[in-house]
Amino acid sequence: MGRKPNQPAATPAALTRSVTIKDLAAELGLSITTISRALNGYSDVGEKTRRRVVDGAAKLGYRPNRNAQRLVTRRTHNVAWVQQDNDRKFVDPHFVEVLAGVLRGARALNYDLVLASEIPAHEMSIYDRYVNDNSVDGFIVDLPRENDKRLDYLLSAHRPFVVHGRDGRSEDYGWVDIDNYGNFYNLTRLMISNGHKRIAFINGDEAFAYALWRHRAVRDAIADAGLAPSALKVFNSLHPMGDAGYKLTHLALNDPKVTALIYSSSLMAVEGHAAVVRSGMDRNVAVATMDDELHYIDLTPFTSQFTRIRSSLRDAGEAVIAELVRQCNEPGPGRGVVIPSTFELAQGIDGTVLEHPLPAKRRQTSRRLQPA
Amino acid sequence: MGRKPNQPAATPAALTRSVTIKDLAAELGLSITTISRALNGYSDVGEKTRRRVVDGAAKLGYRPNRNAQRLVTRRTHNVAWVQQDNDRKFVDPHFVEVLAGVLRGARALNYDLVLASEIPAHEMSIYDRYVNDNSVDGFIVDLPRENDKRLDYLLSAHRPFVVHGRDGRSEDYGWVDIDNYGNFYNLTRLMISNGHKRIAFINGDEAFAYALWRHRAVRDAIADAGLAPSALKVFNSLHPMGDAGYKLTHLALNDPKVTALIYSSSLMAVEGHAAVVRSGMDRNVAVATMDDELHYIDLTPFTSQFTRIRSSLRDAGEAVIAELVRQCNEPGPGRGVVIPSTFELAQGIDGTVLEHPLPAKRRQTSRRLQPA
DNA sequence: GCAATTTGCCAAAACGTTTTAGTGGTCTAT
DNA sequence: ATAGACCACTAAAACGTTTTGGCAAATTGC
Repeated sequence: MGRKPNQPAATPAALTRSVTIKDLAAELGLSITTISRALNGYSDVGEKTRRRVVDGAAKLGYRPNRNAQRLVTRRTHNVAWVQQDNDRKFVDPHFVEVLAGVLRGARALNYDLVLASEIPAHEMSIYDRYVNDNSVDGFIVDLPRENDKRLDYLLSAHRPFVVHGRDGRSEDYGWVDIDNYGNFYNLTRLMISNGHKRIAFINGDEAFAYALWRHRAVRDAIADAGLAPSALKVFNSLHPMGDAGYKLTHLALNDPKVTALIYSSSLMAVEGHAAVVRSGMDRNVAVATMDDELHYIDLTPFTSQFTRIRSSLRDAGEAVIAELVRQCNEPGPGRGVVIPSTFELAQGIDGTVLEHPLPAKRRQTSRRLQPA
Repeated sequence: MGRKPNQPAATPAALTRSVTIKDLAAELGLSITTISRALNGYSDVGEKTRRRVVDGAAKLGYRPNRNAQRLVTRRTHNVAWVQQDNDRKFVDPHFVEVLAGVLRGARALNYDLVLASEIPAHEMSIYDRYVNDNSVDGFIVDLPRENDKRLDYLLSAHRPFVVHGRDGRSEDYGWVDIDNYGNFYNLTRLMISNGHKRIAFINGDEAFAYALWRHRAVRDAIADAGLAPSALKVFNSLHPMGDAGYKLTHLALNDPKVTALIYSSSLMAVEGHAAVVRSGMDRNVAVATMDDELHYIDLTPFTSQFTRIRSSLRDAGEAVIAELVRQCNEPGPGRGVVIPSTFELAQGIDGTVLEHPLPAKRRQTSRRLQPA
């Protein structure tokens, strides 16, 4: 009868055994097959029998054991999201916003989210574990870099996944993203057509693809307008919070020719506002920013002063889980989803000077975003 | 052979069948029993056989199917954490901080976190689901109210759970908390003994137990020092962020007799600092605050100006998951864990005037926290 | 009225593990 | 020598579902 294991291990939890499909079958005088099929909506169960089963299940409090279901169906209805465990990562309000959207969507779709963290050095091993131990059906990947090894791995493992954001590859895969390039290109063009000749762009960490594409967009818009490269000053904040917004704005305004500020995040824009104010009333600086609709910060005091590219990160989170679940249910490659964004103009800004209408709602493929 | 179900349902995912224990047994010419026991560290497997099994498993890439394991062992190695899905909740940096700790601890203990959200109206139904469908072993509960219905339910369901914070009940249950009452009592006493005669307490939402106990502590310290109840002005912020810190501080300073400010959160203390500064140099106000070691905000510019009760929310998160896993493995009631906190004094503050030494590290039961 | 079809139900296999209850063989002590 | 203990291994049952492949009765078509 087997000696004890060396490690402490598996003390069975003292759970009151719950009611099984067998109990319900016995209670109703039906086979477990019929119970199962009645509950799963098969058409070969009579209507009154189905009602009896449903009522009986409610009465006895029968709930299918999900682990038995998962074992036989090979589908867990779980998806994994792995965060890097470095001190800074978790404090990012953008992450929390996407998370809220993912959870809301997962609830509606009857999926559960397995959230995990791993230190960068072991990051891939946790993907390896989830891929091989059958505990999740798919993956959410956040903040991709330009050629992200997580995507390499998941593509080669043939597992469903959706990236929030995009990396540069041209293969088909699941992603949800705003049109970073198009939006920042148009925004910059707008600034230029409003007469600005020197623009400071306060961007995020360009190790991440989103920041890289935004930089390219701003740069291209400047070039396409016939301005010299020196018309653009780029500043990067490696951390989404802290005093970078203030400091970089202060730095940017050291150049007296700078008349327009573009921010990659409303957090930095708001912090930077203090620096703009403090720089004195002699400066009339135009401010534009990405507005991710962070619940974290109240942007209403600034809405008339900031021109904004507006897009909801919660919506993005919901779209991420929706596409992931779609992939789990339909064979075939992942799809890209562009989250619409709107332009909200600061008072006194005229958006009509653009040659083309502003891209209020616009869909386009990842291919169209490649710079020429 | 069964008609199709009415709902779309279960398209089987096209997964490459993974290697099972049977495959490994066949490869090595051993029984599956031996494989299982070798891998699980039982002592009735010969040493060279065990090595053969371990090597073979590595070579074939064998990973036990977790759902099969969960089915037979009745333990999932999953714990659930349900957040309320109201717009404000997710943006709270305190939550994210605890989350980071929980995830770090879970990783070390080989558990996974299932994170879910639910709108308040349906909040209990999701607990009901997790309790009855065998998808988790236990629960994390955050931000308890005074008589929290979630605890009622989980106690009656006899499921392991750990609360971050405490509610008022006297039964044994798992919780992790700082000594809110003791810390705020001592802090207030310190302020009083440093000569302050009118104190403003800028607290959180007293619908939550932590804020309630802090209020009681401050109030009791005032009374025990022989001051009139009017010596205390309490302000409550219902939201952890936004401009409440500034506004309430401004309000508090309307009373010219107020010379000391106590904050329940460093977020509000930092925001409030602007109001203190703006109120003019004529006011010499002492500031004390809870310091949860939020990575979200950099408190170093203020460390010499704020007296702080310092305690790490990440440590608390790690303790939560540790206690929860302990409960899953050992039968018996949950335990309470007090997270130590330290006092860090602002420059010029003398802590020695207290009758008793400051409670740098101190353990006490929930009973001792009841007010007399 | 009879064959063909449809309807409504079911027994058994399967999913991939762990656990139970052994079984032979090799030591050790007498 | 021999009984008992121990060692190293295993066949079969169990966990709770879904799915497969039927089958008998009821309905339909002619």
